Order: sequence, then C-alpha cells, then structure tokens
Amino acid sequence: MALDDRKLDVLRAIVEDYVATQEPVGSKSLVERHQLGVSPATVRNDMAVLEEEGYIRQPHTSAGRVPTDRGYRLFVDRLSTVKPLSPAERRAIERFLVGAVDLDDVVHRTVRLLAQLTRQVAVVQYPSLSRSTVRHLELVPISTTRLMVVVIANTGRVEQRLVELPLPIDETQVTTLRRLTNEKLVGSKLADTPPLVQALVDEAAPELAGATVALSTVLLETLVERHEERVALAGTANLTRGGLLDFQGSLRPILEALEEEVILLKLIGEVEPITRVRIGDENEFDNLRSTSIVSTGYGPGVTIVGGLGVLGPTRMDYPGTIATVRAVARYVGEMLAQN
Amino acid sequence: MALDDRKLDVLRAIVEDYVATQEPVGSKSLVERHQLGVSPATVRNDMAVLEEEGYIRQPHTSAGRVPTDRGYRLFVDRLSTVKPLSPAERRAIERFLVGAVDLDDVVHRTVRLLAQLTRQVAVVQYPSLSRSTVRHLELVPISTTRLMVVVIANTGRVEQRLVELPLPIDETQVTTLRRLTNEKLVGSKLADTPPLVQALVDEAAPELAGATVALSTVLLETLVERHEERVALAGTANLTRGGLLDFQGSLRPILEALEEEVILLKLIGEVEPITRVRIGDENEFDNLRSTSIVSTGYGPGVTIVGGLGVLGPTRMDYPGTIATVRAVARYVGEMLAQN
DNA sequence: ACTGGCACTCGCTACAGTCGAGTGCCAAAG
DNA sequence: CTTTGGCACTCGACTGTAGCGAGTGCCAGT
Repeated sequence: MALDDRKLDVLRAIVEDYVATQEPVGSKSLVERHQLGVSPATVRNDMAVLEEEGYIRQPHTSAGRVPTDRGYRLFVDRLSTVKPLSPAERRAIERFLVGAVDLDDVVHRTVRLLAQLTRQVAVVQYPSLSRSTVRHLELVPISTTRLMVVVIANTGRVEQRLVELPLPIDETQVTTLRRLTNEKLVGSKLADTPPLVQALVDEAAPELAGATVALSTVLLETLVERHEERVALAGTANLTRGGLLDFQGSLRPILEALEEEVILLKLIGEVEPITRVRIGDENEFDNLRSTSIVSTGYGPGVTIVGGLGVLGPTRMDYPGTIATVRAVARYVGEMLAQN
Repeated sequence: MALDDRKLDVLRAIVEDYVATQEPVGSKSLVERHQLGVSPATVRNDMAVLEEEGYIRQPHTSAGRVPTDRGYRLFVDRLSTVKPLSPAERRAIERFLVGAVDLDDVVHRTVRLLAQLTRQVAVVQYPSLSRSTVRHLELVPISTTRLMVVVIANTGRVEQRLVELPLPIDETQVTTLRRLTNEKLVGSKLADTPPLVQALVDEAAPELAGATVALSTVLLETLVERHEERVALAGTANLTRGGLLDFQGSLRPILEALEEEVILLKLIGEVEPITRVRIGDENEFDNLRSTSIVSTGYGPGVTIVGGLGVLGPTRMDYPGTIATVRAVARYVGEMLAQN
C-alpha cells in the first residue's frame, strides 16, 4: 500500500518529536507542535495505517506511538535532508584538528571530536595497513640474533616487530639487508610482499638468506595475515545519556561489543566513501540490536584508507549525525593529504 | 578505643559477607554463617561499637550493616591476608602472555587478562618514556624539507614525529645527522637530551645546525615536555555487574573519568613497586569516590617503568584483587626483561 | 561479660483507587 | 471518500494504606 504525503509527514513528525523528547508521541501533541492542518482524529487514522505497515508501534495500549526500526529506515532514506553544519561546528572541527603531532594524535583528536560533536560513542579506524604502501623499512639491531623491524607506511602508520634470526648477523650485513629490502619493498603494498620477498631470497647473498626469510615471515604473519588493524574509541560515557531508557536498560552487551576490536572494525571498516546507516535490527551483532551506527570511509583525496563512525541509540538525530560524521571524515582526509 | 579481637573478627565477617552477597548483613545471619561462638545479641553490641567508631553503618534503621570506606581500609590493612593465586590462574596468565609480537601486543594482552581475572576495569600504562633510554633514533626523509624521526626506546616503546626543516636537506646530510644524533643520544634518557643536543649543535656542520635544532625541538616539545604517556583500558563492561547497585546508580561519572588519560595516569602511574589501594573517599577525583583502585608498578627486574591496576566498586574482593594485580605485574616484568 | 527476650523501626510488597493521556470507533459533515 | 467531533474504554503512573519481617536497641538475668 502506498503511503500518501500526509502520512509521511506524520511519520516524520513522530520521529522528530520522539527523538527530541524521548517520549511516545500522541496524536494531540503532534498536531499542536506541527502545522499539519488536520485534526487529531485524522492523525489517529493515519497512525493506525502506519502502525499496520510496521513503521510505528505502541509500547502499550493507550500510550503514544514510537517509531520502529523500519520507521527510522524510511525516515533516513526518504524523509530527512542532511543538516548543514553550523559555523560553530565547522570552527570546532578545524580548531580541534590543527596541531596534531603525529598519526596517533590525529586519530585520538578525531575520535574525541566526533564523540563531542555528536554526543555519542565515536570510533575511528587507523589507516588500514592493507591499503597503505611501504614508505620505508628500518632495521635496528637489538642483539646479534635479534632485529627490530620498523615499517613506516605512506599513511603515517608505523609498526614495529621483533625478528629472531637463525644466525648471528653483523652491522654491515644489516646495512646490506636494509638496502635490499627497501629497494624491493618501498612503494608497494605490504600485501604484495610475497613475490617480492621471494625475489629477495633469490638475490640475497647466501649468508643473508636465513635472515631474509625470518624477516619476511614476521612481516607476513603479523602484519599481512593478521592484517593488523587498529581502532580508537571515545565517548562511552555518552551511552548513559537518556538514563538507561534507550538500550532497554542494560549497557552491558554494548560495552562488551565495544571492547572487541574485531566487531568495531566490521562496523566502521568501510571500503567505500559511502555513508552507511545501520539501524537497530539491521545490525549483524545481537549485542547491538538496540543501537544505530552511522559510518563512512575517509582518506586523502578520493582513495579510502579507513573508516570512522558513531554508535548511539536508534533514537538518534540522524540528519545531524550523518552531517557531522561526513564533515569530520572530510577534514581528516584533508589532514592526511597534507602529509 | 581499642577494638578487641572479636570485634575485628566481626568486622572481617561483615566485609566478607557483604562482598559476597551485596546485601547489608545482620547479626543473626552473621553468626549462622561464621563460627563466632557467641550469640547474635553479643554481635549486636559489637556492631554498635564498630558503628560508633565509623567502620560500618546502616543504610537505614532496621537494616543490616555495611562496611564504610574506613572499614574496608582497616580490613585491607590488618584483617586480610593476600590470597595465593590458584594454579588455574597462574596458567591463565602464562598462556595469555606468551606469543606477544610487540609491545602493543603485550600491553593489550595484559590489560585484557587483568580485566578478565579480576572481573573489573583494568588499566595498564605503557612503559614510561621518561624512564626509558634511547636505543636507536631513525631519520626517514619524507620530502626534502620533512623528516620523520622514529625513536626506539629500550623498553620497546616506539614513537614517531614529523619534523619540518628550515632548509632542504639531501640524503648524505640525513645520514650524517643520523649518525651524529645516534652517537650522542643512544643510551641516555630522553629527559637528558637538552645538554646533548647543545653539544650536537656545536659540533654539527653549519649547514646542519638548523635541522638539528628543529629535530631536537620536536623531541623536546612532543616527547619530553608533554611527556607522552599512554595507557590501555579494558573491562568497562564489568562496571555493570551488580546491576547499578554499586556506584550509586550512575556509571556516567566513572566512564567520564576513564576517558581521561591524565586521570588514569595519576591513578596507576606508580613510581614505586609498592601495591597501593585507594578506597572510595580516599580517592582524589570526585568522580571516583564510589570506587576503589588497586595499583602497582611493574618493570623488568627491580626498576619500575610503568604502572598497572584495576578499578572496581568499593565492595570488592581486596585480597584476591591485590594478589592478581601483583602476579600480573610480575609476569609482565618478566616478559619485558626477556627483550 | 554474655545471653535471651521483647518492643520497636522501617523498608518492601501487595492491593485498591484515582487520574489522565491516548486510543479506537462511529456517526455526521464536507 | 475523507475528515471531524464526540465518546467510551484502556492501561500505565501515581498515591495511600496495611501487613510482613528482618533487624535493631535495650534490659534484666545468669
């Protein structure tokens, strides 16, 4: 059944009021607060239809209506326009992000900024290693049989690992190995390492073969295969706004989910620049069925190197949140492009 | 007034029962559960004295007694012995920590382990930079006027910063600068950098003076002065155990405090190997007046390079928690010593 | 010094009654 | 066919009352 324009207006009004007041909204207060030009009785009829179609529901008989996940979905897809950011917000973003000293700093500032602006839980993924290329690879001898390898990626990510060598190695050999690996690997993706490493082993002086294998094994196993992604989190205190009315009374499952990096990555680890909105039940994790997630990809220019987003109650200000998430992603991209 | 032995026994029994049941404990159930060898009436008299002295209190007339912060303090100081860890716990610790690939990994595993074993919020400080010495200092050219400096500390910490150079610099100059800085700085503490840097500037070829100053400025400002400490956090979901009965109903202030690294550092950033217990009111942060914190220092051997600890309700199992925190700190120290 | 007895306190639960926001339905008007 | 005003009904939220029971303080007796 097709919903006419007025019914959509009613749905929009319900969503907006409920988001603002956190209370089920009735027909009378609805016509009072919005200029719908019809009587409460008419609105009631429309509500009955909306309920039948599954867009709203009553918490109990003789209470007002509350949007369902499906209702929010319709609202997001067809009834809302993205709110432009206020100048104050724009300024806040710029002020917050300038002066970051390194990638860690950028990520931390971003996640706090996002949490503060949206008043929700914010998550920011570090630039993905699998989408970075190697800018430099440094070898630091720790002892004669131990090497620390430091991988510096073009996105600013720096990762270090210890490598146990099968044979002792001296300073000049380290220098040779450093030169060889850098010649082969700089500029390529870590994921493309295997063939390059093979070439390396073939070329290397025989006495360096063992070290080369050990080195490439560590790189492959700890950086490529377990593709070491990282995330930053902030704003968990915002979960307590609305005094446990959202989240059906228990923060437990949500806090548990937020502790799992794997889950966070699945939520906000976007490959495309599209802004995604997951509402309540649409979520794949049971623990997060009472939350909504707005996420988007970011990166310098058009390429995407990571994702960021926020998590909050399904009862959230979608237009505002979407606008903020997008704006922050854009600014972060610009920051990264400068390096 | 001196408390005789039986009164202390009564206090200990009250603490133990309350920690176990989360309910105010009355005189009758107390004599039933413990072999005190006296009647409830006698216990009541003792309770009256304990209350007068401020060790226990009644939530309301005609309810059982609950320990006060002062009561817990006495319990911790004089009435409890540190519980030895169960073999299962020992095994869990070992299993959890072997196979860590780098410092980040060690810290993350440790904090999760601690949260899991104590069923509370765990905090682990990264080895402090100010207590580390420089093992190696690497310079990577990003462009002709930009350098990435990577500091590798003896504790495994790796920090990187971007340095903007006043003048373009070529590859051989970078090599010279790298050699000079390493000669001067390796083995010394970052905090001792200033005089060394001065010597560097004096010695350096004139065309490198500008770069040297820029480099040392970055090191000083972003690593020494803002002494860049880091912490890892886990187990916030454990705050919801005991269903909001602890923490007087609101997690908000606690979650807020946990988001501030500065606060966490003050809480667990120990310099001494002593185990500290802060109980409720003893805490300097208002937000944490309803929590207790058990913290200790850790490090390879006898030197302390960082702190770790847990945070939970004042109603916590102090003997068990203290034992676990100490054991984990010891194991982490051993892990670090191996590198 | 300890104990048994006893009156008292007070939070908790159950129950009944009232209030009011909100609904569904229907007949009349447009 | 849509809209509207009217009306009876529902049901959660709140209030007040009463009974229960765990726990206490006190006191007299051993």
